[in-house]
Amino acid sequence: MQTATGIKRVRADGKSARVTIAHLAAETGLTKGTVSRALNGYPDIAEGTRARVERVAARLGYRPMAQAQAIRTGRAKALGLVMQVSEHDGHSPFLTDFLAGVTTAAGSQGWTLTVATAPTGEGMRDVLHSLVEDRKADGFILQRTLRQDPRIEYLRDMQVPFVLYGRCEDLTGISYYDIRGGAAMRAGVRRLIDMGHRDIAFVTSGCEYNYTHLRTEGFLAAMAEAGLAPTDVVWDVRDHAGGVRATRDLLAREVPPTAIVYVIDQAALGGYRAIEEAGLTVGADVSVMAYDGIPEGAYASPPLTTWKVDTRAAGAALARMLIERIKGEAEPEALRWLADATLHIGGSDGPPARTSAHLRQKMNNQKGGTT
Amino acid sequence: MQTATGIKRVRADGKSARVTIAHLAAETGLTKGTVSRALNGYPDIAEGTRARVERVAARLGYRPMAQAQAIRTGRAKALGLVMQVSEHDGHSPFLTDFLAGVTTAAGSQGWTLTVATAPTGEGMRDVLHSLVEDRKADGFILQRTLRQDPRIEYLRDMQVPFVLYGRCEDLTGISYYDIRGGAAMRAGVRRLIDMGHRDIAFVTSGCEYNYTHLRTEGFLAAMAEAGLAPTDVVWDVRDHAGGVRATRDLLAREVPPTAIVYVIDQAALGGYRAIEEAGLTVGADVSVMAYDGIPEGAYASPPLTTWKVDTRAAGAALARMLIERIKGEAEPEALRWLADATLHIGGSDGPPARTSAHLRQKMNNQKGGTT
DNA sequence: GTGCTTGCCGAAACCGGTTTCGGAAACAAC
DNA sequence: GTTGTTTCCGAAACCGGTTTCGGCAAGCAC
Repeated sequence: MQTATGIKRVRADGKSARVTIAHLAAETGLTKGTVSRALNGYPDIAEGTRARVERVAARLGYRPMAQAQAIRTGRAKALGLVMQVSEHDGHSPFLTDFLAGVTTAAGSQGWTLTVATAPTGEGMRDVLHSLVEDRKADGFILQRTLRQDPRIEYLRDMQVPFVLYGRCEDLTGISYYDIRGGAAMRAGVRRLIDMGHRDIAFVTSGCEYNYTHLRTEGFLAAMAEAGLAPTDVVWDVRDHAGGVRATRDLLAREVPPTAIVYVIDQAALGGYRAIEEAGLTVGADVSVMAYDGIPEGAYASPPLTTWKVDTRAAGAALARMLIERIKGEAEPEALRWLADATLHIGGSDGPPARTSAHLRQKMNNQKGGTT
Repeated sequence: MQTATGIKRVRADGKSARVTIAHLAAETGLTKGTVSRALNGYPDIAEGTRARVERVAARLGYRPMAQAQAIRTGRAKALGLVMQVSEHDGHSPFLTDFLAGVTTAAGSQGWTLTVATAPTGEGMRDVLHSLVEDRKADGFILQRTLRQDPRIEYLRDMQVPFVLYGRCEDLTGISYYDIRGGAAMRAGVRRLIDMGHRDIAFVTSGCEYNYTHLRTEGFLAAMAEAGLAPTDVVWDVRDHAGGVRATRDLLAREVPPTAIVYVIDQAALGGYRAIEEAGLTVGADVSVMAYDGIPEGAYASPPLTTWKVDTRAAGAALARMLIERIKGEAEPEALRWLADATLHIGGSDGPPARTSAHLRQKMNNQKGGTT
């Protein structure tokens, strides 16, 4: 094995063999065990020896084979991401960013990401279970968390570490990273009120998602602070088409809103359509504000005023948090992080051009005119 | 170890221990080695013995630990997916579907998916390299392939198995799954010609992507077959904003097109805007057809006529192909597959309401009218 | 000088599998 | 009955690491 020029790096079959811990042992004159302990920071290794081992390891380009470590330590150095595939969820415009954040943060510490998809319900248990059983993942990142999420219950039972992108109802023993969606909505509504709006409607998303409730609370808080009665909350608007319908309904009311805040951008863009259909102008007659920061929003006319989230940073933070949790270095409650969304001002909101009553009148006139 | 009720499954610390091959050996009265060979189909195991081992394995719920297998076999039973993260690529609406296809197909054979992201250029080499070195992936799926893709060169050099979603210029020794985008465009243009269109423009996407060229060839073929001169091909339109600009330019020409075919949906939706700005009606004055099938297209008004791709099926097929390649069961050239896109007819195309000349006239009149 | 720690490392077992090798038993051929 | 062949399985090495255990030598107190 040992040659004059050092360690053999190329096998007889021509394939380049990896540098193993045995090579390091031969090169340093120590045993495998000692090298291993030196690299893993055991206290019973002399400081000089450790330094020497590390130098040699660096020179030879040694990289421990994660699989081999796993069979003894039980840790695969892999994070798991299990995505729910439900029917009404064709849009995950940020998945790429999110994955980029997770994988680069994990990769910089030598960890990788294992992705799986699971149907809702029983199938999901199986997927999580087999990933844990096969040690393909040491812990999980859960995104798009529900208020009561079956994944959470299951992982809790199995005592498998996990972190949440978003929050859920019962937060005991849970680590999470989330965006202050409630604060964003509150500040946004406040902004509209300061502009002069009084009749502000709110259009939510799926009730099963936790973020829906947080953002709604933010809206209600801002209205309450201003002493306004939040009359119009439309629930469960999940997509573009839903946004069209909800907005049509709102505009058909006796007292139409002069501003509409949407929990998701898609719904807001649907709102554009309904507003234009009614012969009104987005941003002047009816102000629109939303949340997410999808690219389509910037292309819309007028560009959508919306709260943007740094999805990539979220992914990176979650990866780091999960690794900490897996290592057991921190209590779950110590690993919680809240970040702020940032408002990107387009042209879709502004001071109301006319009062709600005048809006009603304008729509009635137009209806008469075109008929 | 052996108890009256069978094998101990729970360790003293309360953690449920996995069933190892040693358990199987004890239960069957054979040795570890024999059990291993029985499960892996070695020819020197009696048929009866193999059947018995398999029954016991099934009863005990034995699942070999992939990591342990990997250190001897050198195979981690993991597929790799390395995504390029470039700046101008915020849209991967199908990533979820694609991942769902890959992971479910891989999972059904006991394989998992390791995802990594890499910047373009040198960083990508490093990511691929370390994934291979660390045996975190036995092979790779490359999506969004370029005509000349550095990833391909590198993996070829490293002799690492890989499959392509899409094709590239030099196909020797390459396995791929692709959609017949050229055929789709050709049939689509043919449809427009049959409807009566003669002035048809074509708006492409990024030149570095191979699909751009294939679809353009389809367009040119259809035009040539009909004996029409394809005057208007606009290159390198990558997104919504680009679609707006390109379409404005096309409509400003002396002989404006009565139909525009876009290589990607996003650009087509940008085209909607430009067409409406010009005072024209999508589907009547100017027909629009595109390719991808993004959800926003169905919500547009009129709904976009576009070629839809079954991304999930593509992912599943690629996973199966890659596993075959890794196992070395088939020659690369034998693993190639082409699927068809399906046309989803919205209301954005139809017989031309007026000729190109009349279109010009109408636009000129309107410009005069509003000025 | 003796006895007791302490620091540091080697030896060897171990993790959960795979693979090679050799040999016993069964079978066939002569 | 002896001599090959097969058939089928046990024994043990092996993969690349980690972890336990024990012991040697130096350092310290007495």
